[in-house]
Amino acid sequence: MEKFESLPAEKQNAVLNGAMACFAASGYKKASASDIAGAAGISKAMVFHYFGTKKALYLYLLDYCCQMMVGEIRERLDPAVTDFFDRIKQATTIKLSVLGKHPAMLTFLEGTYFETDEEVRGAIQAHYAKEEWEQFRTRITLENLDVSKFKDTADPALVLKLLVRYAYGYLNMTNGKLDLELDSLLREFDACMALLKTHFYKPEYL
Amino acid sequence: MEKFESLPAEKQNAVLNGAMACFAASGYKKASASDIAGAAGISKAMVFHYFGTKKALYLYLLDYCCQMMVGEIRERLDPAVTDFFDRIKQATTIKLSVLGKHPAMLTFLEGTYFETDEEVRGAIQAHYAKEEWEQFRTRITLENLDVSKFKDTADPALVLKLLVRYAYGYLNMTNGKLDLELDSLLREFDACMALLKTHFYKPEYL
DNA sequence: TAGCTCATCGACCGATTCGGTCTATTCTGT
DNA sequence: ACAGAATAGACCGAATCGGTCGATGAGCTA
Repeated sequence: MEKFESLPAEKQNAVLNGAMACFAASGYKKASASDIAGAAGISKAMVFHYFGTKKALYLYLLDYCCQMMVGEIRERLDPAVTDFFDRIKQATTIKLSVLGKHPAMLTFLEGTYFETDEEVRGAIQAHYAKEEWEQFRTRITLENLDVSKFKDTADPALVLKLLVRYAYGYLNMTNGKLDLELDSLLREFDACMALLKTHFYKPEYL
Repeated sequence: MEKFESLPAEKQNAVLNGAMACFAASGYKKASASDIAGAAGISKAMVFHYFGTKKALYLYLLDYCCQMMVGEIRERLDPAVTDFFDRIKQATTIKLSVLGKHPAMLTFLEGTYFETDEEVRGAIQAHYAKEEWEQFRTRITLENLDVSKFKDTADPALVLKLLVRYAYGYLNMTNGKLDLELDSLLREFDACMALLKTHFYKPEYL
């Protein structure tokens, strides 16, 4: 892999993004080396020159994405924040900024969870078994949130469902066109959180 | 196609759903006849016995899905309903009930919009060019909604974005596991709409 | 300039899978 | 018992698969 990692960063990014997009769209087996090469803007031979095998590329991607996600969350998600909306906003901001550099990363990672091809399934499971991921999960988990600020008429559990699904739709509906609208998207999200806070929190907490 | 349509309804459904799932997951080119046969629980030869070619199957599916969606919307969506939440609720209820019979239909239809394979792209575009779809679009369009009931602090345009994205997440997060939870899902949606109405509408409209 | 290294790509390899066919067998109605 | 349809598995040539290799050429050292 040293071959690949000594490439200019820009080219590395193109390869990573192309490969992620292909694997995300088609899964491990159906994403062919030619597809990936085409999407990455290089020749098929280079794919194997850099990574040796398709499996090695896939697992390299998996590791890269996990490291990036864990790193971002570790340094940017503050577990001291117990406010409902601020927590969701933090998590979503992180994801969105990651998507800025790697538009297909979340889709790719989601795909690894459900990948069934036996050539990589074992390695994927082994990868996710690391204890690192336990920390990750508990960090981003939406438990122990401060629920006392809600009006009596607003069931926090229901609001949580609403928020989680809004965030999902927010991230996935815009997956293709987030190139330059990233700022306006973030502003929309902020406005939405503010709107909900205003109407769901007791007046004394505003 | 008479061969296929004279099958018992249950078997027809299995074939339709298997094929939709494959095309939705992999796109036209990468969804192979063997995949489809496997997902549908029949042999590959039967796929061609029923439909002749893969292209014919794809276009048959497209037509089937469009007809079903248009039919459902025509008979169940009431354009006289101008209330914001009721309108979204109607549209989502329809989609959800369709997903009950054909879990992959929405994903498949979404895929047809973005299909690029030249073997089917032309026929897809021709299909969507029918004027029928103009009616469809205007029916489900979220214009001319009654916006006067909102509190001054709740921007209807923003609430609309929130709702559309919640609905998207709601439909897509649950795509896999809607077998038996359909009722509880619908109840969650109702509760969510009620929650938003309660807090966003002026008191005199509750 | 000569010579060396190595990134890069188009052509190529055997193996697999493709869309689609054909044949042999089982079912069904009579 | 028999005709005709339903069905599956073997099969077809062609395409594509993951992966390799040889030729090319750009960049370096001397």
